Amino acid sequence: LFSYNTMIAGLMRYGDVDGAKQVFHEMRVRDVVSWNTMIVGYVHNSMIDEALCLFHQMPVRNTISWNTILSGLLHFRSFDVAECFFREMPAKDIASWTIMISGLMSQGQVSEARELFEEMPEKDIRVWNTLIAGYVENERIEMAESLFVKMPQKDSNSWNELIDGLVGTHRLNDAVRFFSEMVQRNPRSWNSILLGLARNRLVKQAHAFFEKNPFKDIISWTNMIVGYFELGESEPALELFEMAPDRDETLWNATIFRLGENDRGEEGLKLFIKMRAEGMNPDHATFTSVMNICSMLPSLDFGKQAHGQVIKVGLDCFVAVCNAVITMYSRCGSIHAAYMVFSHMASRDTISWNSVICGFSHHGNGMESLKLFKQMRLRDVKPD
RNA sequence: AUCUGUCUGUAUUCUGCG
Repeated sequence: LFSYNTMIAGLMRYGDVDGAKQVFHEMRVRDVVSWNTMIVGYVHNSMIDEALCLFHQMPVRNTISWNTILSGLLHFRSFDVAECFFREMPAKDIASWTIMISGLMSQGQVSEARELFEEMPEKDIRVWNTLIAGYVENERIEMAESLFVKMPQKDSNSWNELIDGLVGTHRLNDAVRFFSEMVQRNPRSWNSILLGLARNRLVKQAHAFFEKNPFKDIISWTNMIVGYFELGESEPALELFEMAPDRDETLWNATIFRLGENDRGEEGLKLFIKMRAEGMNPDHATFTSVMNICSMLPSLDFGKQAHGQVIKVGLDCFVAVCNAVITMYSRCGSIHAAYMVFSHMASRDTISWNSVICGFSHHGNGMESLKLFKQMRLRDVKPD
């Protein structure tokens, strides 16, 4: 039982939902953990319907089952549905409240979240951290600070969240001050400081921290590289890129994109080719960057070729990728190709509409733009 | 590492400021 459950969890984490399902069905006995593991897996793979289906089928449910569904509803359904569910839960623990508070916070309902927090029968350090993170998310850093002072115990997450908030509001001196006072600095603490400095044009200071950082990881490298690029210092950025002990997709993507931003689009495309040669799998962010470069150069040939690859690897299910493809075609002079992509998209967001509308108007076709704008308002898309 | 809650790096449209 234990090893079956472990297998399911592993497969789900890897994204192999079908494999997990198969193992689950092969099991002769299942416990509540098996069921929960499946539900969690479905939620993590954005399959809320399947999660709900299993939830209703399972013979015994515990608080973890309920909490998992609650969190799934918040992420993939409306807040109101989740709230009903929360009210109807037979038993709630601290995690249930925490999930709701986090949901309210991400909706911007800061005072409602606070009320719920005050109503809680008991609290732990994680719900305090959740509240702090919520204030930070909603740019209420002064509230985060006062909570931080008030909370009965703090862990490194509490410190890190506060530091993130200070960084996010550009209070770098305060961020560094808290960082220095911190006892349990972990990789994330260092990276938050690096991010704060490097992305606010203080790359030199960031570099000093980078050198001192005992936990230099790939995120640290990425922060430094992007920081240099943002100052227009491509050379040190590229040197760091070459020196980095590991390169993951994000680092490749960041470097490719930033080369484009620094008017070195051809080199960006070369790097994209190298990325594939080195066996990395370009992802949706890679292709949005590549398309962006092709739009700027412009290079219809490369763009077309990359579009072919997008389709081949199935990344055209990402709205952002298709949006970038639309812009690529339209800036490369093929407004019709752009429109074809737009009209074949399974789902569109505001940016899709904006991209194709702007495309037509840049081509001097104001009539078509207006027509699309009218259509847009007939759909349930809000113009911005 | 058998199951739930907070947490760091990259990307797509337009506009404005630089």
